[in-house]
Amino acid sequence: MAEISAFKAKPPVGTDPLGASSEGASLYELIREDIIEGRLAANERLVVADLARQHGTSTNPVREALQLLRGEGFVTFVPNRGARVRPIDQDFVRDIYEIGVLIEPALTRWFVNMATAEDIAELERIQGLIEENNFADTLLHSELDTAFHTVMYQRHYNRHAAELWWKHREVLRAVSRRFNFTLARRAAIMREHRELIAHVKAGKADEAAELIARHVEGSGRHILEHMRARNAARAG
Amino acid sequence: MAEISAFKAKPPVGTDPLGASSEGASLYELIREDIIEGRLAANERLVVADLARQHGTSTNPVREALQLLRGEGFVTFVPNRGARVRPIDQDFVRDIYEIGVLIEPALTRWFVNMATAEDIAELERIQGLIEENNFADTLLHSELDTAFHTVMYQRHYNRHAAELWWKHREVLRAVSRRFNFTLARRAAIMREHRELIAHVKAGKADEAAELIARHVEGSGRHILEHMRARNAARAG
DNA sequence: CGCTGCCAGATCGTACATTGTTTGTAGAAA
DNA sequence: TTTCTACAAACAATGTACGATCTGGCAGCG
Repeated sequence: MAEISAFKAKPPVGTDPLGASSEGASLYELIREDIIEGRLAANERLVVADLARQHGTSTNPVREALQLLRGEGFVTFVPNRGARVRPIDQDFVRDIYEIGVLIEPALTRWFVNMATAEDIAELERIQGLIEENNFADTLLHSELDTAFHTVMYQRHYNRHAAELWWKHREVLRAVSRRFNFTLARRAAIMREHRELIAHVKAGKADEAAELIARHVEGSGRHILEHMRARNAARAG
Repeated sequence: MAEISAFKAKPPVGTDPLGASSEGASLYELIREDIIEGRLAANERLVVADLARQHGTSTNPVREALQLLRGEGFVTFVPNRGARVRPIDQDFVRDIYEIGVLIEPALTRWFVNMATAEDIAELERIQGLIEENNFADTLLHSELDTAFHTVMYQRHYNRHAAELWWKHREVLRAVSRRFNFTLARRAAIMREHRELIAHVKAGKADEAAELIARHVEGSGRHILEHMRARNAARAG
């Protein structure tokens, strides 16, 4: 298990720590988690004084954290009327997974051409753990799956693209945390991962890129379907 | 000339005004311009007290503006040591134009399938102004060129992608403001714009997308070459 | 020559004043 | 009685001021 905890999802190296304000979990991170995890509802007002009291600080750190989150697109501001949680709705999810479909194939193509034996071994090791877990622990699967893709993207020269991928990934991961994988999706994930490794081994960059495009597309559609189902259930 | 001023480059509709803090030009915008335009050098320290005095406010608004810029990636932070200007170097430019090469074709493909007669007329009108200007006023060309592409992207359903394009565009525009277009590049721009309009008229989405990929690639390379030349001149 | 402690400068956090918005209420008109 | 308006009071965002804490450099000392 100590083995597995090594896969606690973490950003690719070089992605800015962004400089936490003070101690371990910065105010920024706490609020951000609350938004992504859904503990703060969509469009909910973010009252500075309340957040300050809640986190045991004064207002200034909260204000700065909110501005930071605004810059990253997680909250919206209206002058003199404060901040609100940006809704992470179906449109939002569709937007970012579509961008993933465009970007990830390029990252993958580069990886295939640069992959070392160690990289491939690492991919196979993670894939082994994924198959061992076999979706029993969905949270663990999410971490492992993220790790799998991180191996491919973490050394890409385009840090901007890698960061973009990571930010989008975090959102999608949080949204899908509460969903279960359908059987069809489970099968597709396993098949595509194995096929991807084969392509990497064979140095087939174009095939791998094309596969990743389908992989991301499938993942995005899967999440959207779950969101639609949930919303329908709520409305019903 | 009043005609032309209508092309003052502005973001696609729906792109967040982000909520200015108070009056016309917010502190955020001012500092941001200073960074993009190069008036603040790469890696330069951004001392809160200095900026506050400089802009005639107190420190708090400056701190918030800097956090916002941090979120957008224009400044970097180190805890207890303040903010610095993120260098807009060759790597940075390469990163964002490469992302453009991946994203813009998709936006273009959608546009071709959705373009109305008015859209095409607007494209031709702008292209007419571009040819009329014929790079005499490079700043005007930049505005017109941006307007040309904005017509295509402004109504795309993927607001996230459109915003991303716009942010990148602003950076590239600022970087290239001081450069002159080579003759080869001028010819390519004219040719590609005309060809693009033809594709749009003919409804050839794939051809248009492929063309835009080349167009963005060419633009990026052109800017990079200028940056290299400038840096070489400096070093020499 | 290197180490230690002090000091200047800047960041970070707290408290408070100001300004703008929202809400609730009282009164007048329908 | 109901509804619309005017006004006031609560509320919250924005701006100012200041003290606490951290960093880095420099002088003095070993």
